[in-house]
Amino acid sequence: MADWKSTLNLPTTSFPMKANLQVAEPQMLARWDAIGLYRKLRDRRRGAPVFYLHDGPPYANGNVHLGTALNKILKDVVVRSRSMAGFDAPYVPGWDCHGLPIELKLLKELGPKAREMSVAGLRRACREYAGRYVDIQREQFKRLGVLGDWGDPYLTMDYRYQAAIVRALGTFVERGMVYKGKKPVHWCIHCRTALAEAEVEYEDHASPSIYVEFPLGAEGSAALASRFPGLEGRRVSALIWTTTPWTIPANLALAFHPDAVYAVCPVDGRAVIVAEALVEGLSAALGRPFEEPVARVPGTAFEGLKFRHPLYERDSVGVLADYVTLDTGTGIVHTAPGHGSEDFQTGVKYGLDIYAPVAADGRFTSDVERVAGLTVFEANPVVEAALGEAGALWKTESFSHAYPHCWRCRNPVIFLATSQWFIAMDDTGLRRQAIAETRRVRWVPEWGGDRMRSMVETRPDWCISRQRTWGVPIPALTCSSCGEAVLTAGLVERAAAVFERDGAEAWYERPVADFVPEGLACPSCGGTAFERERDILDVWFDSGSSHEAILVVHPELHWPPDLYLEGTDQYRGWFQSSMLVALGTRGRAPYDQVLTHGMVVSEDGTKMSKSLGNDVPPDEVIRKTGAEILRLWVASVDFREEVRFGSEILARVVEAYRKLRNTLRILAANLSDFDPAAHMVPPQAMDEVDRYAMARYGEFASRVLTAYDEYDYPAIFQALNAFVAVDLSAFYVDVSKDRLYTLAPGSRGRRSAQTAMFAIADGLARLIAPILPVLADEYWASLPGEREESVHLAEFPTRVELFRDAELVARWSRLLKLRAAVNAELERLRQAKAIGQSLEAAVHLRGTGALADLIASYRDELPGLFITSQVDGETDAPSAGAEPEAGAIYREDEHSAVHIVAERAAGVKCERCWRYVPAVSSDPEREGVCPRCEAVLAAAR
RNA sequence: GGGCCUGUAGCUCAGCUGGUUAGAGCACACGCUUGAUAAGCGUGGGGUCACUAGUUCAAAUCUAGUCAGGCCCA
Repeated sequence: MADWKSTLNLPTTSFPMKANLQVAEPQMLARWDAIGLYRKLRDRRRGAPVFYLHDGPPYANGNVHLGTALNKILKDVVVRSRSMAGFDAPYVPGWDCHGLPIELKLLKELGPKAREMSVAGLRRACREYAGRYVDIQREQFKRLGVLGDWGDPYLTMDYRYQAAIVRALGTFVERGMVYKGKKPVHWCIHCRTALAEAEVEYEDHASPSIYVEFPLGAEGSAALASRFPGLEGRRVSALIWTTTPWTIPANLALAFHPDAVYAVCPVDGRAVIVAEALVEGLSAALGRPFEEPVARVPGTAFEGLKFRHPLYERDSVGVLADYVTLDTGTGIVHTAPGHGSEDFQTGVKYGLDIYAPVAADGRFTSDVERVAGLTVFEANPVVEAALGEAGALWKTESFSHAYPHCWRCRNPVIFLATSQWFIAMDDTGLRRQAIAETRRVRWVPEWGGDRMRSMVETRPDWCISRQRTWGVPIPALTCSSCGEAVLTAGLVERAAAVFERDGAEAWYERPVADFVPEGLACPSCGGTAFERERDILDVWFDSGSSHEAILVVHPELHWPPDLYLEGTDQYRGWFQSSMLVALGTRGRAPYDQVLTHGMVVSEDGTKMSKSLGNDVPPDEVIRKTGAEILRLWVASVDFREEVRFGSEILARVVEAYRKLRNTLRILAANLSDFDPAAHMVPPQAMDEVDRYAMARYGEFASRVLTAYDEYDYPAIFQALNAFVAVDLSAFYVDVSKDRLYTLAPGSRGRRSAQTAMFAIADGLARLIAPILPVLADEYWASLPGEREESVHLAEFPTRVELFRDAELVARWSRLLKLRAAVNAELERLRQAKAIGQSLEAAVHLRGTGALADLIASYRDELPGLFITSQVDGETDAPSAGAEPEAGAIYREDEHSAVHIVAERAAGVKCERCWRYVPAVSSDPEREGVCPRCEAVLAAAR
């Protein structure tokens, strides 16, 4: 038998079926580096409209985790797709380098040595550490395929950046928005230092637990009695519960819940206020019988009433607070604004003094009667005794609970109001402006605007100072004679100039005189001797200045950036700090659009964390399946909500990648002898099936381009899967094989198919490039024709909508439905072992109505369409309703139907094209070949 | 505990302003193929649209509550 196979135009390509991404990806990355892809792209797009995504700086500590990978990949897809849409889309990555986590890490690493180091020395160690992690993360981000200006990123610890931060602060100072005030922080009286939340460890601790009575003043009693007659003539008092007796001397208020109802119950001759819901329990706990209430009073009635402090000659005012709970205590919360976080908020709200008569060593100041000179813990029993003497102590016992301890010395810590720097939210309308800006910015998803607004509306003044080392110093001075804090625009600029040249370490190493502008005098006492401020700026101020600071390093970028893209956790973080800083420096938001993505959760939808042991490091995924798979996963999920990740999800993504890759491969393999410059067939000369494929491609490409514009990547993923699997692989490629393989290489029919396949392959390479940059570029290189050296320098296909042809598609979708019905019949034969492949079948169609016309007009195409050897069609009404003796009826609508009968094809099999024909050649040279193949072979001679 | 968000087949997603038997791709099952072959094709099964009430002639789609989960805050 002759070897007819060698006379076919079988597909061939160097594009491998197996991706081997572990090898291919690093190679491709190296190639992009070698050709200077990022710079080339910038050059290529110079002068085009700009689209600037401003990178939010990840923290320079630890390895990249899945959440960071999701964020960076999304940004890369956005930037690449904008670039391919013709924009000049620069991407300058950044890192957040200052801050507590790095400082703590070093303190732990250095151990006792840290205490001997100078501030500047410790800072240099932090700088070195941060630099190391910048390098590590940079490599990890590059490995993900993220294209950007990796050679020149922005770092918040850059000298120029540090100067820009200080200058940004200066704009607030200049406008009088920065003030010094008090705020309680965790404080270790043993180490005499402020502690951050991360430095506090909660351990069980036995505290004294006391119930204390605060009598209502005469004025208040009268006011209350006028509304609640049952109180007439009674001595009314409020009962509170606390586990920190030492804070009683600093009590300034009693907090009630605005929605709670309080009962006033006679107990031992007086009337006591407690939450109604707690009366019974308290009566038992205190061992005192509470009589039936003489009045029921809503919490709101107590607002502004003056109670009397049980120990000192002063009032304690009634206030309202939502955090008051009704499951423990009395429903009335003792409030000392200088010694509690919530107390502070309430104090600020009601304009109370932030009173904290306790020094850094934890001792009461000398002006506090009874406890002066005692430490707070020593004061506990003294306060209890005094309350007992005053007849205000109802009960005391020991109470065990989780209590904050210093991570270093293990001693219990306290809340202590300390001096801090603030940016005022309301004095100069910052809050109002911010709210107005949230209405102008476009938030994706839309509810982001509401979320942002409600946060801005309720947030307190911005506390911008931290008592730490690794950060940008607040360039303020303290008057040596009167202690007044001084912060002026001149001071700020002076420091900025130094930082710019020598870095912020200079603040700690230079003589203070270097920072004092000529002629500066204390505004309070006129003194001219100063000491430097030791506080640093909140690191959120650092990163919040990035839109400004980046311009110092990259003056080519414009302001404002177009887009911010971060996780939803940044509404309170970076989105807000950036907004506030920008309002200070420029009076508007630093972005026009904010896109947010959800957090990565595990496959069952629960939190992913290292401590739970269900986190997956991205490099593990990269090692196993490649970064392209991770990128395709990112594109496949609806990132606006939390996104799930797990082994099954990953397996599905791998499947999609494989299907895509193989389909791309078969297209390329059929184009191995195709030269677009010479072989393209004009549309009017193309086979209709090829024009149909082009029309479907046009629909697909339009959809994808729209989706890129709308950041709707899951739509792209779904459309891509469907187009590749259904339109191309299962239909177009399958039905085109006969023409491609068996016709003469240069025949019109074959070139027609190749023309369509070439356009589709070329378009697919461009369309997938932002998501799968390695696959796209590898594929790009395997396609024929003149092209850019990288698909990433090219643009998306243009005018794809011109390929669309709704009329053609509608007609063919009818043919495809008919094809599905035929396939069902063929399957019956196959299951009955009557046939194997579909070419062994013949199909008889008896149509009626519109279907009969359709069949008649596509008579010649149908065998190819069905991939059967024979199809005959006749117009004849199929017996309406009655079951046919054989085959099946496919009904398009009530007027048109077709009776389908499939059977084993008659005739003989052509050994070359495998179709069954009436007769094959007996010519010894062409034995077993059908007439059509014979002609092809003859022409090839 | 509060603010915001989410809950459609095993997985990832569609289902517009409420309207016929809820769709797609993948996975799965059963065949076919061996001229895309560590590939390809065909057929098929699979969902009480988280749950419960309600509005409506009609709800996956609107309202309320419950449960489960996420982010931020307390």
